[in-house]
Amino acid sequence: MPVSPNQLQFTDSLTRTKRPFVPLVPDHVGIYVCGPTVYSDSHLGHAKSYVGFDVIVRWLRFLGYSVRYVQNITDVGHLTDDADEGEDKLIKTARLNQVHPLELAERFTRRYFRDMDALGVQRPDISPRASGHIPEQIEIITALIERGNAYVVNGSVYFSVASFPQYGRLSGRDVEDGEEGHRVQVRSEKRDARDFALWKAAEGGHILRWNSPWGVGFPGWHIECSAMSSRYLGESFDIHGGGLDNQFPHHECEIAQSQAAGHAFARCWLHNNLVTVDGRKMSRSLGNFTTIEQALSNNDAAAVRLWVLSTHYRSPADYSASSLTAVKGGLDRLRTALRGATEAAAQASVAPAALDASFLGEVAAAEGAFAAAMDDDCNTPLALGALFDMARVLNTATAKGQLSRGALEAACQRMLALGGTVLGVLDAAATNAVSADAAPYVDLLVQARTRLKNAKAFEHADWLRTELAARGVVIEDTAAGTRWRFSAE
RNA sequence: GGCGCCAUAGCCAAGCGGUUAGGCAGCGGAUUGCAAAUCCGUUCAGCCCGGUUCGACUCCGGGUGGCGCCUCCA
Repeated sequence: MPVSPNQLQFTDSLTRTKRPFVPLVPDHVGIYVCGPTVYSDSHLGHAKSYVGFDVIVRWLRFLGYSVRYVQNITDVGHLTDDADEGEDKLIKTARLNQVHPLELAERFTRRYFRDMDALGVQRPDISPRASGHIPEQIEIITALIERGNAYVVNGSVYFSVASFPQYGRLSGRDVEDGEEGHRVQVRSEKRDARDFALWKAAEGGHILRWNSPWGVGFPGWHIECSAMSSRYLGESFDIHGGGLDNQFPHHECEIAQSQAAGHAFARCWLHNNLVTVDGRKMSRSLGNFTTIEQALSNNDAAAVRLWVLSTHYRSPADYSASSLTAVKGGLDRLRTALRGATEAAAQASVAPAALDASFLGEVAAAEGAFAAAMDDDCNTPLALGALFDMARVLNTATAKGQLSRGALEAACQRMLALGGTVLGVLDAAATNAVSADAAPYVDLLVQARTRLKNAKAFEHADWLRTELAARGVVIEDTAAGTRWRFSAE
């Protein structure tokens, strides 16, 4: 049962406007997001992109939509430099590692999912591989040739940009006639410098190759997304997402191919902004990246998610160790509030209390603010503000201790729904994963400290507390006794 | 060179033509054996120059600075 489906708005890159989201089929959403080219490890840039779309999908589902989320895996056709002249990225890397290209692809596909799982990114419903959809790609290319939008040269097929006047609309560039005074014209078999490859004839030693009506070869990079999106979502579907750096040429080419082939294609385009380091784009080619594996080796996954969601998906996020540290304090705050209220609920009376109504009213207000923020182009930074408001409401209520169990439990459930189900930064345990192994030993040390404290041996008790703090264990003496927790990592 | 985006307090980051964003950090108070956590209070804003307006951080114009795309990249 949708909460407020009519309020949901997205900023559509194609029209450059924010407008209400209206799905093609009521209560159903088809979304396609450009996935990774699997030739190396994923980094924080991928984390921002896929956590961002993860939360968009989670929000759609939270609103009650039935979502089909398709995200491709690119394992063929992605060339190293010029879109039509370079070497296939996978083949190149595989050659250097002396493995089969698809062996390399399989390895990094698994690592990609491993990293995304660790980040709490819910898997797409369908993860189609480009190499597994060659017939679908050939089908579209054939149609484009028949319609006069593509031509064959020496066993390769190129899309004729001149045949598609709308080319350039998405990326907002005027490509009427070649004003490429600066670009050095590479010797090419293309009729027009703007044309791009749909199919490339395979050279002698090319490992990834398939038969086609035009000879042995392999598909171009862009065509996979046109083929696989229509296969699983239909010729027209609701949302197409991807990184801002794919807006041109990749998405521009997708539109040209699909629409020239007669497909209505994506109704709304969402573009995720980039992660920067010292103001510069984080990328594989610049080498200034932190892999997700590295980031998670010394940071809580929830902290990385919270870091991502602290910036709007359309804004760039500058990465630094200190920016991540600052987020951890906030994560601790959210966890403390949820944990405190959960504990308070367990001890509260079952009978309704006088303050319940106003308390639940404040919770509902925060929840409403959260929903309004998410409905407004998935504004997670603003939504987080509402979640922090809710944390304060819970903290205040917990301190007063004059609420019924039912009211407190309801509030905890709401906070878990928003912070957990939607954002994926909170869970019922409200702590981090490493606690399970160390817990018995920390318990013992905390009990030892309590005995010292009871014996008024404060110097020794404080020493123990300090030493535990240095190891990430925070001790809190409360009226109900001493408790402890791990600070966010 | 072309196209586009952004400039908010010590740091990060939102909304909004007039009403506290929020988080982290700092300061004061309550609380505590001392802390921690929490609550209350509080310091610190809107790159520069014009314009519109009763009123602009918010709209418009012009600067300046930064970034992205125009090869590959989420």
